[in-house]
Amino acid sequence: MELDQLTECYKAMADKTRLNILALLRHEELCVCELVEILKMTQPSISQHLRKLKQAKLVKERRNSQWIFYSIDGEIYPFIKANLDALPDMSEKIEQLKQSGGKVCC
Amino acid sequence: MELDQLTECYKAMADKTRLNILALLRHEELCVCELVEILKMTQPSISQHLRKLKQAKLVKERRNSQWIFYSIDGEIYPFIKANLDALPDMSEKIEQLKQSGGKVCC
DNA sequence: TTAGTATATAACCATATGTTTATATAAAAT
DNA sequence: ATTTTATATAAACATATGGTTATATACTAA
Repeated sequence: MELDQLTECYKAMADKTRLNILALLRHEELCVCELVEILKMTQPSISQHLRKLKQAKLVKERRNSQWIFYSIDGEIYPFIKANLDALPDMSEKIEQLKQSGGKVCC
Repeated sequence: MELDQLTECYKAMADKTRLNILALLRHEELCVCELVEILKMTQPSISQHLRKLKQAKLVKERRNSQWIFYSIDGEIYPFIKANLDALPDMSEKIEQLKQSGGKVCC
């Protein structure tokens, strides 16, 4: 692949918050406010991280009325599956979100 | 894997020069002065990039008298092979180095 | 020991990055 | 239409990063 594209990919992954987001989206698509709640970060901060991931084509978005749901993309990277598989399991966080009533939606 | 370890890995890969170094080392181990010549960058700059790669355990070093040869490591990362395979082929650069008489060594 | 070569480290500086606060946009509900 | 909710963008600031120049270290050769 092109080095520039690869650099953009790894830059997008070179941040703990963004790896957390990818790890969460591996389980299921989530909207911004859900990520805000799980990660305990401000909404603008999460939005900017999502923008970077989207620009690197690691996630894609889908609008559903007020909400924008983000999900894993990365199909342009032949290695993406191997990298996602190395991310820690976040099912507990997703569980907590559902139990705290927050799921679908905010 | 641990998110902190993964973050360090992707930070180390999030730079075009360092991806170039990895792409070159995929072909064969190289010493600092060879990388300097191929990449047309200053020696301190290359050394600092190598340090980052080494700290992330993506490369290892082997001393041979005055020279320190760097080579690919990355064995702690289950996805490393897939990622290295996506790097562009650099055999032409290696060829040029050998023809310019520079190989083994400096 | 001294001089030379290969590499590492430190100090400095310019640019990039991530966070926060404030504001804008877009859709929904009233 | 106006208000509310969800998300995006902008401005400002502190910290991180990468490059350069200068210097230190490690090994070799004489």
